[in-house]
Amino acid sequence: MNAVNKDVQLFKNHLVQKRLKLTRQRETILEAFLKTDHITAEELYRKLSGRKQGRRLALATIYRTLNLLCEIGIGQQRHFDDNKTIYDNVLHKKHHDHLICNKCDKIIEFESPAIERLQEEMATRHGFTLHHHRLELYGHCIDWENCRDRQRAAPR
Amino acid sequence: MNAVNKDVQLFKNHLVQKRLKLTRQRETILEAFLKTDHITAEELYRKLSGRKQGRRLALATIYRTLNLLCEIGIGQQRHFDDNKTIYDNVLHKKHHDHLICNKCDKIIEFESPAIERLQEEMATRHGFTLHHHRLELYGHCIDWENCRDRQRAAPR
DNA sequence: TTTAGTGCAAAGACTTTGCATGGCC
DNA sequence: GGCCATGCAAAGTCTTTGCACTAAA
Repeated sequence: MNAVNKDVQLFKNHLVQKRLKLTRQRETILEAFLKTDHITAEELYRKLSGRKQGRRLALATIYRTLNLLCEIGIGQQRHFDDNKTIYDNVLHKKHHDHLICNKCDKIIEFESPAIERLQEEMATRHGFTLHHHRLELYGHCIDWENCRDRQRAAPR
Repeated sequence: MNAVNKDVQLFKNHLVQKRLKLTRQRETILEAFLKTDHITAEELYRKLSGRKQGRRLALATIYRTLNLLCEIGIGQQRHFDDNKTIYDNVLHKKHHDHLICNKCDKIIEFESPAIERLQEEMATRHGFTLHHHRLELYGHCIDWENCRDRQRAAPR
């Protein structure tokens, strides 16, 4: 909770700096976003539309806010095997890669300095200076049969 | 050329097996596809629409044929940072990963058994059985300033 | 002749944009 | 009060699909 409040503060500071406004919608979206590791606009929309409190939130606003978060650096777009854009919460997180279960849609984040080192080496060998990379491992997890709902799993 | 003819033969065999027909359009598309490492439906469409010989080719046909090639295993879909689907020619190629230049859009293919080994290790550690993976390294290449056109580079 | 493929246009999925209205500062 | 953000709907992309017509086998 404390960490989240700090993040909210960070967001507010960014807004002030850029002369943007802190609206009820932005607060709602930010708060929900900070609770996940990664989410799609659609998922966030469904999650926030079902709530009793407060009025409706337009999908367009979700997209706009999510894109704002990306500009600010709190979020980051990703595209896994399908064409949907996944917004990744990268605040206070080190770079990480993903393990994706094809059976239950669970997504696990991991990091491997050893792999990163080899990547740098590979880039250098081809005369490249690296900015970023994406590594996604697809397979199935050992207990996917227990994930009956086949929903994207909750954050670890 | 010889290699390409062999690939065309492979394609024809697949069609016969599946009781599909070899049409002028499919031949045209296959031929063009085999000449590249990776291409989008749109790019292929532009390339084949400009040709004098033969009649027009519908974009839908390109998509259908490209998807057919993927079913057969000659092609493979990928999504890089944007939302466009890139069709990768994987015929007779080992698995490979990509180095992508953000400046000139050049794409270099590489492979690294060392990285793959570490990936397997990572998956095992998280209780996953791996099916496939995607690794993309983004950066800029040493000579991007000479790539004035900023086109996707020709195959190596 | 039969069955599959093509072209075209329409529909679909996902995302962005224009505009009038509403709400922060 | 001024200006930005929102909601809504329309427009935009990229891709797939339905259908009548064409062409392989």
